[in-house]
Amino acid sequence: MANTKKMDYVLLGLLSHEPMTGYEMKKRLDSSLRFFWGGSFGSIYPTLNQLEQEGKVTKENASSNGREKISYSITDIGREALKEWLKKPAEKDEIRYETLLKLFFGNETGFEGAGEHIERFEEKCKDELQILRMFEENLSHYLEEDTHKYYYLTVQFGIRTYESYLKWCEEAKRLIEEWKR
Amino acid sequence: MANTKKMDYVLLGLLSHEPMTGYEMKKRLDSSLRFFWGGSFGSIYPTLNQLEQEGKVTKENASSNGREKISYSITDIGREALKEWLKKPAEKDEIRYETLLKLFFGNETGFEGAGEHIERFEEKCKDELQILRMFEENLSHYLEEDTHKYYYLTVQFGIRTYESYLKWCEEAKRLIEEWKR
DNA sequence: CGTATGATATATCAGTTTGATACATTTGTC
DNA sequence: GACAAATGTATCAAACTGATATATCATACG
Repeated sequence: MANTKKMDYVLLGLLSHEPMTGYEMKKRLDSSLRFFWGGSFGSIYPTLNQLEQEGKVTKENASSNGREKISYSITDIGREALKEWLKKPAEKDEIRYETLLKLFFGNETGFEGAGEHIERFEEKCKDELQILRMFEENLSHYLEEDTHKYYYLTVQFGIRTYESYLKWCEEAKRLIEEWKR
Repeated sequence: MANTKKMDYVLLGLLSHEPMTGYEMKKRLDSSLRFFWGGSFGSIYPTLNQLEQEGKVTKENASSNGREKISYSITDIGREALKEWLKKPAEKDEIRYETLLKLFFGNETGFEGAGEHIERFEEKCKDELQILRMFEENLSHYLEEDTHKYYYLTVQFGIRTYESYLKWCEEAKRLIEEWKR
């Protein structure tokens, strides 16, 4: 199988911004990248060790007192590998929405159940949208920096997307009410 | 770990509509469900065997002549399990867009590269939107049937989503042009 | 009539990722 | 001083993907 492993490039990408620990990478995945990509410790730490073996990152012991802490930095080899991957077309863009799955099979539980799923989804979207608008507000002050421009584009993507989800929720709820009668 | 396996319910859901083969299930995943869920043979066939062991589906030999063919049907136990799962709130809704990942790390390759990724994404979205509009058109003739109503809602979701993606593409391209200067 | 291509159909496997868990220390707060 | 929350690394079973293997049937083309 061709190299389909994505975690390599996610971590190299994060390290292309600045050196950091595995724990910090997880935090980035859970904040800045959360709207379009995820990742767990179970793949972060093993991948970092593999990247070091390949000479794409270097470790540096950054322990303070008793707490173990390892700071990773990207090497020239790592940056080259990242750039090559970035130049290639994206292979896969996919969504995996359990809400839609449950909606699709909604016939088993009826309009009532479907409506509840949509309302829960709506609440979640509102929350996410609020977070994204905060990101947008914060970012708008630092748009001179190039790195932030790319970040800004992805935030805009998220905002547009969630706004359209909310519109769909309205429409779907209206249709369901109509069908109930 | 709590039961996080989703394939069970995807297959039970498909069989709740009508009996079919594993191959047919794959086709449904690649057509009707493609916009919000996926699945591969590597998880379909083993899961079907497991579901049979659990008494949630029954096998029926439907071979014609030399070609092996197994038709699966959902049992009462299976339908009960499906209903219970459908009643529970959706656990996870996520997108995984390699395009956005490459865009986020765009600083390494610059505005030129970022623009190319967006344009490729735009083309893909236009294609998908066209397929979805075909689905919408076809479905609109059969909306009396309840099963189709739920399907229709997911198609509407897809259409709204891709339309907003295309709007974002326009905006992103405009911003990039502005930043280039 | 032969043959090439694509669709139908089941099955397995290595590689990738998740979600859970374990363990230990540091920081903040009441 | 005690307790909770955050920081930090690490591993593992279970789930899933993408590739591959194998075989038959339908069809179109010369």
